[in-house]
Amino acid sequence: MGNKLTKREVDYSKWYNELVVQADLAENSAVRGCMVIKPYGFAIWEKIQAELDRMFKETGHQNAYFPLFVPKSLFEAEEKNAEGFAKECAVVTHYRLKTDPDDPKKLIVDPDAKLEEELVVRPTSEALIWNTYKGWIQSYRDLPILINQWANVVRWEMRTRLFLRTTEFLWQEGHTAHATKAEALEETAQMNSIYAEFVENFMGIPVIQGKKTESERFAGAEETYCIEALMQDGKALQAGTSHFLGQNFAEAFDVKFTSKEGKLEYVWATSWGVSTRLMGALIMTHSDDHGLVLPPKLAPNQVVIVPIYKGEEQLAQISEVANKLAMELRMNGISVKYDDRDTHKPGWKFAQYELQGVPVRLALGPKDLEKGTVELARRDTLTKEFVEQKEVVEKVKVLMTEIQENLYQKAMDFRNEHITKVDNFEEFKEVLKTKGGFVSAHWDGTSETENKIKELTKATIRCIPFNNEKEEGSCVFSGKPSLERVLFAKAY
RNA sequence: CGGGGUGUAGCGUAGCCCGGUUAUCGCGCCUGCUUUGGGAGCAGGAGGCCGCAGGUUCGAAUCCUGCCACCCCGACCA
Repeated sequence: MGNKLTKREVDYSKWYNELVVQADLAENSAVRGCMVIKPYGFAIWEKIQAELDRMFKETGHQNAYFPLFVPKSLFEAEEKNAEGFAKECAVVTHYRLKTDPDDPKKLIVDPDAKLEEELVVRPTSEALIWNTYKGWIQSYRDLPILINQWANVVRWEMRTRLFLRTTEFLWQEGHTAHATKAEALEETAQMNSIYAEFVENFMGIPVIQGKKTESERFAGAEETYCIEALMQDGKALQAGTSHFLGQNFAEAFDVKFTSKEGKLEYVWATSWGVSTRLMGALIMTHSDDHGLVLPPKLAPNQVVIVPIYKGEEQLAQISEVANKLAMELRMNGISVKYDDRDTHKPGWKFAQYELQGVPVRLALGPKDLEKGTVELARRDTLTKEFVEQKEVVEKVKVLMTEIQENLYQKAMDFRNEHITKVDNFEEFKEVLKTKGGFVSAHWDGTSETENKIKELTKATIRCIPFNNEKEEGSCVFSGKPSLERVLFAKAY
């Protein structure tokens, strides 16, 4: 049961269960590939949401909500977008069931309840939102519109993968409308760098910012920016995207405004999103053979306290110290769980919280009561030490930062070791096969070459990095001249 | 949709080739006692339409036919 992620996934699959399970929706193949997010997994998603939401609002965005259903006529309005998603749409055709005349225990779709116009379950909301914006925009004074929505979307992929490509997934999608091209481009870049900042600082995952080539671009976009991360198995993962949509949607939905100069103009658009895929990135970046490893900023519980005791009397003594400690930590803004359940033994709890990736574990037993100490264990290094009780709070405060930075640094080192400059195609194939990771190579700028390389190696151009050095060279495949290197990788 | 594989308890499985008592084992679950500084030990217990339907047979988890589902590899993709 369940989809698997990677070669390392034999290991990962053991602890998916902490976060998520493949939805068990019984005998209908149609629901394959949905996931149930368990409370612990959802708590992590909520952390992601809260921080991103804060960043969006700081940059002037507001939340709103738009419908799940997109009438087909709206969906098809922007041709490229419609074409790009057409093959993966769930479609509602009926609105009623009735009792099966042949079997009163069964229900059948009532043929009399066929919808006059089919409804597409949104794979993304540009169409519906731009149809709505049409009514909101008349003048340059109505611009910009800076809206985000937290929602679910459905994409009927042929093959699903837990976290990375589920049929239904949660995400946020920002949809902005601007009076000028420059402003829209600036918004596109801003949101991409907000994603980068969030993923790096909060999730501890280093990313490369860049733009997509034409063939990897979002359907309906003129330019797609992205953040690309590298997983421990050497495959790349697109962790977020930000699109400059030009005037494509404004034209498709006839959204015009009167400018300061009194001219009627089409509105400029952007859209941007990140999804529950980020949780996949989190697992595949930091996890080790003991389970998840969560960066402190993302951990639902930053500290767990485990009492070690014999009998209720001793538990009471330990709890007194533990509760006081927990309170002090909480007053310092650290989230603490005190697990005094007597249904599980300490060893079990140690293993369990390692599986869940709790950054710091404190154990308190009779020895500690005598000596005034606490046993402190770090999840990232799996090291243990005894700390004076009166120094624990300070120590933990420091560790929160230290662990956060350590995880980022480890991932960064790994990532940097796996960017390989390559100048001929033999080496290109060899690196992909044996080492994996990003291959930095010259490319002649054509889709033909890109496609051929994909056919031959399964590697795609992940992005053209923003901070690229200009460097003259010749295409690794065609030998034609090139002005800069691009990043290739096998990707999820 | 093409190629390969698998369906036996909540999970993981043995048995199937070569049909024959009450379907194997481990994890997990429940009860009791002993335990508790790294996933406890002992004793007892609960839990199965052997994927579904049909067939062959005195007898089917096992053989035959059909169907269904899932997994892996490809095409598609955040």
